[in-house]
Amino acid sequence: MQITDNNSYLTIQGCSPFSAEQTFSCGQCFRWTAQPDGSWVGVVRGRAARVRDSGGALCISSSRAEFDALWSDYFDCAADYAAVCRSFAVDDFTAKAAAFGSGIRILRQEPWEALCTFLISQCNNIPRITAIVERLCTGWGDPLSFEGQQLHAFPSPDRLAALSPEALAPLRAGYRAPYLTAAAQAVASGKLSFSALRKMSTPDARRQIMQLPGVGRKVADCFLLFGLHKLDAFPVDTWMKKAAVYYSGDMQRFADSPYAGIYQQYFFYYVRENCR
DNA sequence: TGCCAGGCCGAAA
DNA sequence: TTTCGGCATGGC
Repeated sequence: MQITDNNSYLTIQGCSPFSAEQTFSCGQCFRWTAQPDGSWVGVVRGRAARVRDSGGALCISSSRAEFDALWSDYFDCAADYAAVCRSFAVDDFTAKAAAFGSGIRILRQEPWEALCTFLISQCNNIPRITAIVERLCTGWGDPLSFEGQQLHAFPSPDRLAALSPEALAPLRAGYRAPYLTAAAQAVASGKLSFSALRKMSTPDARRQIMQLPGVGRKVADCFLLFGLHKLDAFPVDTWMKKAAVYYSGDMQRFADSPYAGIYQQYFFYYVRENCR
């Protein structure tokens, strides 16, 4: 990984190919906003940044110290996604899917944020998920200033645990609001520990997180993959079933891979964009 | 107006 | 074990 610094704008070579558009809009996260100039602005762990891609390299408005402490981990810069992508392309369909989504990196998101966003995601669509998450952050997240605009951090479990589902009515999240409250109370009370889940095997962590109301297999696996970076979690959901319609190969082959989660994201993104 | 959106839950068969 | 209706909300 090679880093060049131009006036606190870092260019990261070596974790390529990186596509901001693919990484932020492939359905794994909901807090990056496309800007008119082609860059993306987002808030992670209470820190904001502007990101763009240039020739397959990741470019980010950050100090070197902040990059080392936060962004390098968040973008999973040490991992070789190009190799994973190559290993996925075993036939015509998977080759197309891999080529189409080759700029995706699986972000190391905050587990709490990932849990909430995928609780909200159930039986929902991406624009509306994004809008609900935005209202959640604007309503209860700590404000922060970035390039003259006011942004908001993701609200803490403690903050949400103190709210009733009725107080969350402005979210317009419908029946999902009580799920958020229950998850917040589980985390705030210490009954649910993300650090403990990290140490567990994927099946054990899945069983544990599915104890929460509103967390079924699909939400659980998205949480494991995007929140805990357990890459072998493989959400068997309607989108995967839809992908299976187009891909007649052996899905189990990919589900059993240590990179199953990355593979499912290639499937998901490709099918969503090309197989309507 | 009806259907669908990266589901989950509980009841019934 | 599988199937099915209900659950809020909003866009098309």
